[in-house]
Amino acid sequence: MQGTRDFYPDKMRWRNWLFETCRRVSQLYGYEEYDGPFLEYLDLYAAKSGEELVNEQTYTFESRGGEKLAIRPEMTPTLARMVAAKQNELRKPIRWFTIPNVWRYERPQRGRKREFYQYNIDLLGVESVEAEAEVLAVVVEIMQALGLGKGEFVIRINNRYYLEALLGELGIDVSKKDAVFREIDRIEKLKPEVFRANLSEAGLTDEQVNGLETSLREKNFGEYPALKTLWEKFEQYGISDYVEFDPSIVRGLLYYTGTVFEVWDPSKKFNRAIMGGGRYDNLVTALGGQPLPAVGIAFSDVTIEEMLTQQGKMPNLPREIDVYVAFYSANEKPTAIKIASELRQTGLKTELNILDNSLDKQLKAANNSGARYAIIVAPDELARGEVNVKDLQQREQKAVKIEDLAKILKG
RNA sequence: GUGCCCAUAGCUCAAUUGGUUAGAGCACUGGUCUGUGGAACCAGGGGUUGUGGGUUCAAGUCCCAUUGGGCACCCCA
Repeated sequence: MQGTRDFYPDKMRWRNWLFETCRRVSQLYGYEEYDGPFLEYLDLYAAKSGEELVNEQTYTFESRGGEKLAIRPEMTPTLARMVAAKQNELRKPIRWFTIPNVWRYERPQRGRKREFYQYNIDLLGVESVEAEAEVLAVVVEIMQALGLGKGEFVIRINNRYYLEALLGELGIDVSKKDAVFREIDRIEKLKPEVFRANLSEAGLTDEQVNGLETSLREKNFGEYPALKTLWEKFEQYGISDYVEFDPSIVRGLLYYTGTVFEVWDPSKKFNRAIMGGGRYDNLVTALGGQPLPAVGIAFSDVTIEEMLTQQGKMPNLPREIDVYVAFYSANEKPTAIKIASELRQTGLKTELNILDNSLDKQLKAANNSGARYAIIVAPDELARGEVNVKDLQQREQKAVKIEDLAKILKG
């Protein structure tokens, strides 16, 4: 089906590697994994996600009972719903992460599918921007663990309140905010004259357009308190090299308040955000909870794969097992089965030859299995209570007592 | 949802521009090697050219539809 993928074992190894890396780093910071249902009531998204996301990109249908349901297009509303439902009994601050599959009805292209896996990390219950700093520190560490270092990704950060203040200083009326934000969000894609023309059309004076353009190009937040504090925290967390202030970052989701951020490939070979996130202090309230400030960020397996591919950083992850058990003839097979069972009991990943083919073929199969060692059960050695152990990398072989086998294989 | 580009063996690509039976490298299988794997040599399997129609004496090649992939919008991870 369009925009979906089959994960054959070769690809599944990569996905597992990615997920395990995300889990490991998240847990290092005390974050706990959660999950929710694949389906939600459509109403959950209707209020607060982006209009286009809900109306045009969400898979919706009616259940047999006539309820309007949606396949989750994102995870944050589910998270907010879950938190609101048990708000009083949850230990705070809430540090959670998840890696759900989500669906969006869009035209697929590079870095964009219809079904994808989305790592989400969220920190709820912290009002100060220290929350932003910690969440981004986790993100930086995940990127590093995936093989991306300094200069290979950049987190671009803005604050919507800062942007609103800027509009205020320029005397731009609040009623024009949405239209102006929209143009600001696209400034990098637009030619300067188009940007200016669009703003004029939105009702800005030439003076306001010039002032806005100058401020956006300056990339300097001055003394704006929330951003100043945030940068101090970046320093303390040691991630200053990975962040940059960019007043043109706005983002489309309606629920963001204050800080917003996106992760980009600095080489721009991949010309879309790899990750996106920000602060959403009102979402839990909107879903019936008590006020609870929150920060979160998400990325998908699809965009990360594209990023790693562009940077030549896709890892080589060959199939790996410990032992391949081969045998000389059908007479030795029962013994081979027994030996394989014993090896598995000791925790060694053991693949047993299950066909009745020649030793020649078996060793070839052993080589292709990814096994470090091959065990060869053969009559002469068996008579002495031994089997041959072949190191498939060193190409060396020696006979060892069967009872010593596991110990020797475990090094 | 709009516009455009692409589709040949498992993979990467050929096919004298509409003309015999669609080829090559790599990969795969078997053999040279009857108690031992990555080399070399030899041989072999594998395709209704994404799918379905149409034009033509003749279609991988031209036309239409459809499916999938990509690019630009839109949006976004």
